[in-house]
Amino acid sequence: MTATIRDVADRAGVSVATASRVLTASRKVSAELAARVNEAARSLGYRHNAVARALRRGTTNTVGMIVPEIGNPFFPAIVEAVERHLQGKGRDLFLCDAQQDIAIERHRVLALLGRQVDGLIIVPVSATASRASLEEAAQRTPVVQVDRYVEEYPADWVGVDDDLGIGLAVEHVASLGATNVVFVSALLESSSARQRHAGFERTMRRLGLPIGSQQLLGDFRAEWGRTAALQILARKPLPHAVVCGNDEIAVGVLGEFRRQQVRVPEDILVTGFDDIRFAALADPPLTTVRQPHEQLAAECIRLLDARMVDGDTPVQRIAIAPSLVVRESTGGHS
Amino acid sequence: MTATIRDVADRAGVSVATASRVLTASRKVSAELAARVNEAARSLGYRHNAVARALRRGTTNTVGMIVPEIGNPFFPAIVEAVERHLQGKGRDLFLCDAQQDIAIERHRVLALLGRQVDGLIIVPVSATASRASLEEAAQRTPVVQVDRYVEEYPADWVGVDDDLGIGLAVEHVASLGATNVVFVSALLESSSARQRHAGFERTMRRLGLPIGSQQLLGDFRAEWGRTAALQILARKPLPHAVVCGNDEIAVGVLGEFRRQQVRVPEDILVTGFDDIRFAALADPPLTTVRQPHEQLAAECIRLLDARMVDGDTPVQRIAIAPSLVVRESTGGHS
DNA sequence: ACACAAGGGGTAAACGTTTACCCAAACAGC
DNA sequence: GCTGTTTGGGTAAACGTTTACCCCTTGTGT
Repeated sequence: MTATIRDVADRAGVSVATASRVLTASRKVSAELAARVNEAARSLGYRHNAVARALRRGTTNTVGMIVPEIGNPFFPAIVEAVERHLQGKGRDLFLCDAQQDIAIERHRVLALLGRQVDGLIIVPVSATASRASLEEAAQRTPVVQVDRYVEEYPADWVGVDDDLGIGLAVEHVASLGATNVVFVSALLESSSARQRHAGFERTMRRLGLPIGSQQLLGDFRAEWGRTAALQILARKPLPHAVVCGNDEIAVGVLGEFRRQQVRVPEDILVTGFDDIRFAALADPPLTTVRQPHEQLAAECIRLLDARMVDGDTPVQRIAIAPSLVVRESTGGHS
Repeated sequence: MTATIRDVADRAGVSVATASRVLTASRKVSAELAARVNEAARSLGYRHNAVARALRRGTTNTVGMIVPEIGNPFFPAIVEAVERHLQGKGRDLFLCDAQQDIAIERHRVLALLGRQVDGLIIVPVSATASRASLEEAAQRTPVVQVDRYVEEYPADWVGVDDDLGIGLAVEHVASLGATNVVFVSALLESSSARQRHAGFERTMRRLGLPIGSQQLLGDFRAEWGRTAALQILARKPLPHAVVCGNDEIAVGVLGEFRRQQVRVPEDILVTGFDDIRFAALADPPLTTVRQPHEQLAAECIRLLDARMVDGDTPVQRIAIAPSLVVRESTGGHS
């Protein structure tokens, strides 16, 4: 089929060693031979076989990344930032989607590991059930977790301080006079869900606000936001504010409120989390907690590089403080 | 580091051939030996090296996919559908982002080809400039294009009939009385942009409507929608309708109109294209042209499989007719 | 003239699998 | 008891690279 290095060597009338040396510039070769080899390679349309190279070298100049669900717009944003940071070093990124399923996640981990990626960036599906996959990955290649992490297993992580972030949102609505606040988020499966939930309770308690049965937990999707909004409307009185676990949920909540003629922010305040591209374009524009993609990606690559250089470097968990972006959904002006 | 099949064979006291046969179930092996081998593999934590296997077998059970920009929510939706359709056959999908850059796209193509993917699904960045990459890919592995295609190069494609789709949108607003219609879309780089643009002009002409300088072309992002909206407002009179090249643009247009106190649909009609998740949640909910993800993905995999079975099967271009989803941005009720 | 280093070429072994080929034993049919 | 087939094992070659090692030539300093 496609030409091998042996074909190139034959046509150039040199040994495969020389051909290889020319093509990878791994050693000095006389100008004349180099020209012959390059010409041969060009005329044959030679492309090196990365598989063979990987087998021999044991390294691939590729990093793998696994996200829980590519359809959640927060993840593509992170992926783009990571890509940009990988760009400089000429490394490739192979991305996989775990479809929110730990069995698929495991499959993807094994697929990437088997393909000898030089490192793995993972946003684990579950704070507990993803442990086996993570553990296996970590003992075979450098791994760093982003955004979400696996509990009780020491592996590098970089993310935003979810607890603090939700705190900012709660404090914000409280400062606007809200005392009856409901929290709409996802079931406590992922670390993000857990941390944000914990942050909500802690802050409410700190501010002396009642918690009661004010928590609706489903998943991180807009559809759940709609459902939750209906549940909120079903039981009177209307709370003062809805703090959402992420922007998708918040957008769903806003959509349903609009449909039900509930005015935001006049009748009720709404906040999100992540600051996805769409948050600023929602109606009303969404007050949210911004995740600094670029910084996250930068730290992530830094950690990965550090661990690639020295696998025994101490485990780090880097929590970056997020910031609140006030928009009209809590009365801010845009 | 990690155990090889030789380690397993040694520990089980068999030859590597037998070990391989047990582990891949490629030939009958006595129950007793099989048990010994499996136990050895288990206790050593053996994982087959996919790189070595790929080199030997020349096949990887993996398909690669390249999208122009993972941040555009239409692509993740397609990716998810493709994943679902790949699921059954246990094949892995490695996804790459071309960052709207044909140089990066080329790099990704080569990376995937070099890794011996069994097939490639690509949404080419450019209708013309992606040709070299596509051509190279096509002569090395089965390739199918989705959504966008490269012009003047025969390769399988499956997508929606963009031309027809825009026609539906234009006819719809025309049926509501619009005669002054402006088209906001992307520069004519990708086939989608070209087809949709052509569809707009053709339909306008067919309906006897004036085209004039009613076309604003930028890129497929919301930010451009905002800018375009401002340009539209700058020159009076306000047109009757804005037909957008995709939903992201439309959402940007809606956002800016809202900010500028222009009422949709009362003052002006707006339509999008794609029916991304967010379209139904925009304010007002967006009338748009729906792309049938599942069908696209199903056809895509079907084409890929066909070509994997027989590389000489005739090239097919499958255009699926999209449908119009009427929502409030053109006065529909939700 | 001689020792010695440097430059530039080739040979062949590795990387970890899978599999074509070979062979011994067991077994069936007569 | 003999032949032919099936079953289940091993040996070693391949997949396409890279690179350790070796060797010959040439240049250089004395």
